Amino acid sequence: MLSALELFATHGYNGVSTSKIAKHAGVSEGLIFRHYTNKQGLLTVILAQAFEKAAILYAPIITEQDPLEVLSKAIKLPYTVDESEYHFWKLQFKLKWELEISGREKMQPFIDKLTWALTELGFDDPKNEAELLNYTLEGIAGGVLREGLASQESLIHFLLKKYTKSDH
Amino acid sequence: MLSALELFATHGYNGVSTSKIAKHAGVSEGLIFRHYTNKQGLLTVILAQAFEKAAILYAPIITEQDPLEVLSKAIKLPYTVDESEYHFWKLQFKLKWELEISGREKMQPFIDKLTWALTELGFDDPKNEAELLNYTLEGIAGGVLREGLASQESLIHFLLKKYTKSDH
DNA sequence: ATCTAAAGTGAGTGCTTACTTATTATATCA
DNA sequence: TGATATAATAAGTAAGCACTCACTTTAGAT
Repeated sequence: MLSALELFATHGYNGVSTSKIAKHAGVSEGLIFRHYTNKQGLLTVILAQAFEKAAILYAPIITEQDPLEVLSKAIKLPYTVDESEYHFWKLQFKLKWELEISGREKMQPFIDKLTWALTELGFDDPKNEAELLNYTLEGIAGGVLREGLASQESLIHFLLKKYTKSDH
Repeated sequence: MLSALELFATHGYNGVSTSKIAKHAGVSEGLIFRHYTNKQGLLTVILAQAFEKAAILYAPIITEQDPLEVLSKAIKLPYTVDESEYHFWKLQFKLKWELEISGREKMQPFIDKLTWALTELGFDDPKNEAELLNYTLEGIAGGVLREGLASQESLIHFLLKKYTKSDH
């Protein structure tokens, strides 16, 4: 299953065959279908696990009561992701475009929390501001996945300063 | 070729077979290979055309001399894209993740122009600010492609106000 | 009218695809 | 130990894949 994740994350869903997954995992191809019914079923299980991991990652932000800390934690999120979990993240970015699976609903609580924090901090239009920040964070996350964390560090710190030291 | 573009943009490169492209275009499959050598060759030609269209779209921004107008035009970019060209844009977003074709170099003049405009306007850290704005604009563009222009209009106007009426 | 080059065809190539099925190995508990 | 259920496999299957090739049609110049 971790084998399948790795291959899906690297080559996309349509770019990987069940036979290659089986070979990479060192099992017979038939076993995949015994366990997951079909190729789509395998992806579904992987995605469920990915969403679970995402929920764990976002939890400290959702429960945070200090609005400034909410923003800070949200922006520093890339630092809290272990490199071993990059495959989960890459897969989600890939599927958003390859199969148009957005997972937007799963993100809603996070965006709502951002909106709350920005409201508390007296931003003019917290709803739009949160939506905007979320796009920016997605862009940075994508950059981290494609070019590594180091490539985005300057940007992360800049964004941090911008949102936690501002008088809007 | 417009047929192939449409199918690639909808289902991704690996999600479409040459036989399906041929059928959709109403020609024989052999003709594709006579014209474009192989499937990859077809994609290359489509991408070249997409980059050409992108260059035309960005030209008025690159040549603009008023920094405020540069930002304004950049943010309003989604309004200048005809809906008939959404396929070209969608394909680029798809390929960025499916085949890891970023097209970043093609964007560099645009980011440089943003940096220039933000410098002129006295922003503190124009380099990071431009990088950030670019991510945000990419996020909005993606939103437009997935959910339509209307879904992002509020955000576009908010961003416009933010960058063209600000005292940083 | 005829020659030529390009455009276009469609059946066929070997290989890969997602998925199935018959069979064997392994573990659990009486 | 032997019955039973489950895990795993190897060898299929038909359909689909990217691509080729021998051939026909079309268009333009002479």
